[in-house]
Amino acid sequence: MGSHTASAARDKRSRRSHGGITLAEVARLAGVSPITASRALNTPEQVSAGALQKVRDAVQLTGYVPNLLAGGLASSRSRLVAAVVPAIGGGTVFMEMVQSLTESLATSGYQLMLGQSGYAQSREDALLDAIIGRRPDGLVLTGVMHSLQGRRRLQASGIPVVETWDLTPTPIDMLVGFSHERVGTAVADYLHAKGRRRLAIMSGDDERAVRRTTAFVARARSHLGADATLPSVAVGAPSTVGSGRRAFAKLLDEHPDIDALCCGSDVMAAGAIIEAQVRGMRVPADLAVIGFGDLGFSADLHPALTTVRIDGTAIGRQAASFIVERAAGRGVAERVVDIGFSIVERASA
Amino acid sequence: MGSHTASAARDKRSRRSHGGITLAEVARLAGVSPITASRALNTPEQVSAGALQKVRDAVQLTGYVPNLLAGGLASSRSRLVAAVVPAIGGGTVFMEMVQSLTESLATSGYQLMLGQSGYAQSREDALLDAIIGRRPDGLVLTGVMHSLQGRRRLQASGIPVVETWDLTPTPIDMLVGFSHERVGTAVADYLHAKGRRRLAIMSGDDERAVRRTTAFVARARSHLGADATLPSVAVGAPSTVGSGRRAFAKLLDEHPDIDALCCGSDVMAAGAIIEAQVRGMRVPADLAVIGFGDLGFSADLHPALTTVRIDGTAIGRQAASFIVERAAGRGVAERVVDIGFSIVERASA
DNA sequence: GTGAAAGCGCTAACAT
DNA sequence: ATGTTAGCGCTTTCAC
Repeated sequence: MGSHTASAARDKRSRRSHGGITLAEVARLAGVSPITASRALNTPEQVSAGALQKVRDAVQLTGYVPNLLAGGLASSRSRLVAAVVPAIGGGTVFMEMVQSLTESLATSGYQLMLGQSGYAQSREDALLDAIIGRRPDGLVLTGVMHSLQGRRRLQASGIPVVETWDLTPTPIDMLVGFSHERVGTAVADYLHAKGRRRLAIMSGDDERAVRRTTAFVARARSHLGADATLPSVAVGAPSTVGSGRRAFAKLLDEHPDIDALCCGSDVMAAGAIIEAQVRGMRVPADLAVIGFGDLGFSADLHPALTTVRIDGTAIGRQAASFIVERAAGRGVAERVVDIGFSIVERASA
Repeated sequence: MGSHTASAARDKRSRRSHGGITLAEVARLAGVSPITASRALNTPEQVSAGALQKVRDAVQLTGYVPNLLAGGLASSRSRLVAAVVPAIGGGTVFMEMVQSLTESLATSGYQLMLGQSGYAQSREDALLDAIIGRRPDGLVLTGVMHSLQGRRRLQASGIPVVETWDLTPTPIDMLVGFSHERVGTAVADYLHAKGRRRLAIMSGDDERAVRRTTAFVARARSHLGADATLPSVAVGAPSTVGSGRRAFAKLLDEHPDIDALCCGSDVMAAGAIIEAQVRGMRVPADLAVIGFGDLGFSADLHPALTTVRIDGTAIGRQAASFIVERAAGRGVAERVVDIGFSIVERASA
């Protein structure tokens, strides 16, 4: 009698149906059951050659495109991965990672959904709802999630999470990043080794940039003495060529004698180089400039920009791999990867 | 007896359930029916204050996040909008639009799903499948869809489509863009009005850039005579500072006497300015340079870059508005918007 | 290799 | 204002 009820329901042409082609129709055309059609599309090796061909013909004929909402609901695998970045604008260091992530995921049949957190942590709750609500098969965060509330919600959701661009002893789940402290230290050492002694810093005001700066200052003081002057300017995110120019102008007005400048991003460094040229300073003769990010234009500036390179492509690839492996049910051997960094020596420093 | 079957099925704790909190559980906790809980979340004005409070308490208590896959399947409104861009990398003119689109959509409760087409039209079919399969409530394309196959599939899908960054007499659905021909013409006029007579062009090789270039050349010839020399270089996408430098170097080696350069993007223009400075040319005294896009850095170059400004923010806002209005069932008054462009006069030309 | 039945979690459609 | 019922289109489960 259950089947009686069900078939009766199926008989009266539903008024909720929106006229799209469904798997059931493809199956009917192919002369097989819906489940066989489903298998022909998802696991063709489980289906006989004859059935396979008939289903494929029917798909071709109808232009059928599977409804992934329905598929995701039934299988609880949405084939969607979410990524959260501070901003989508040009000239941010994260874009290389996003590009790589998109490509790696597409290869495995996943689609990327991009969310903007904004540099201020406002609206984070709404963004998390929008993400969790779609039941993505993975979530990639730029930076680590600090709010306890956010961490709890993500953990409760059961979504595989990859935090990136940082290291932390307490990741939510998986992690691929590098040490910002070590970057600051390495840059201070680099400039010192080049004989620079009157260092200045301009940097973003986000938490990771601050940690690089702090480490830079600490190391510089250990080289130059605890009472060394280390002028610094913090620039609100997002950093731009313009904010770099202005910050450097201000720095120079107050401290005209500096001989090296450590910048929080290549974009700001480009601004500083422009401002220096306008003022008739020679880079690197009068002023060494070092950036962060190794963006696409950095090698083509004049002088070519010495900078800290982060392999965003590798971060994206690794994050994608973590998520795909997890989805496949395979355990991920190492859940934390330190991707490292390198100082790319060019003309500017 | 139908209900008998249904309740029997509901009784045996399903082994497919994945332990997440469902609306049914929230409703039970609140002591109301599932549909009332649903209304409390989606259309609170239809629910009594008492019920509303009880549902909200239950949501708070459980940390319930609605499953949007299920909701989308049931309502055929996915609250998802897809956008296709050639590339996600930094320094492309489209990012301003994407940012604006993301924000406008978020305000209306939609989430953006970003797809990369790549500059080559390969894999377009797979991308369309990935998009159509998720039944987005709208699709924003950068540029117009040319392939007949693609147009047909989109039309058959019934998804509201907004083509952008171009005008065409035959849009698939909705359109917000500007005339690339008029841009080319206007730039030729501008340089001519500034007294420049030995013009050169370097430009991307994508279809829209080619149309700008063609119009530029035609107008320049009408000013200078049909036999005027108009050296030009096409650069494969994506254009970068480096490709701009190299293209300009090549151009200059073959035609050292040019006095104005029209660039297909601000990024290439920045490269040309750098190369000019390296060679000791003065911009704009020896060479006028005009770009395209008015990217974030353009006003802060030295000299500040004269360029063609496209209001990407307006494009994104308009596209979002088109889609949201369509989803609300309201007819969109004007389905085609010419957003125009302007030449921003700065120091470089 | 193939299929019938029973959901996945939600909302539209009709009650009341 | 609230509830009942019947799906949305797919896949899992279990049986053959």
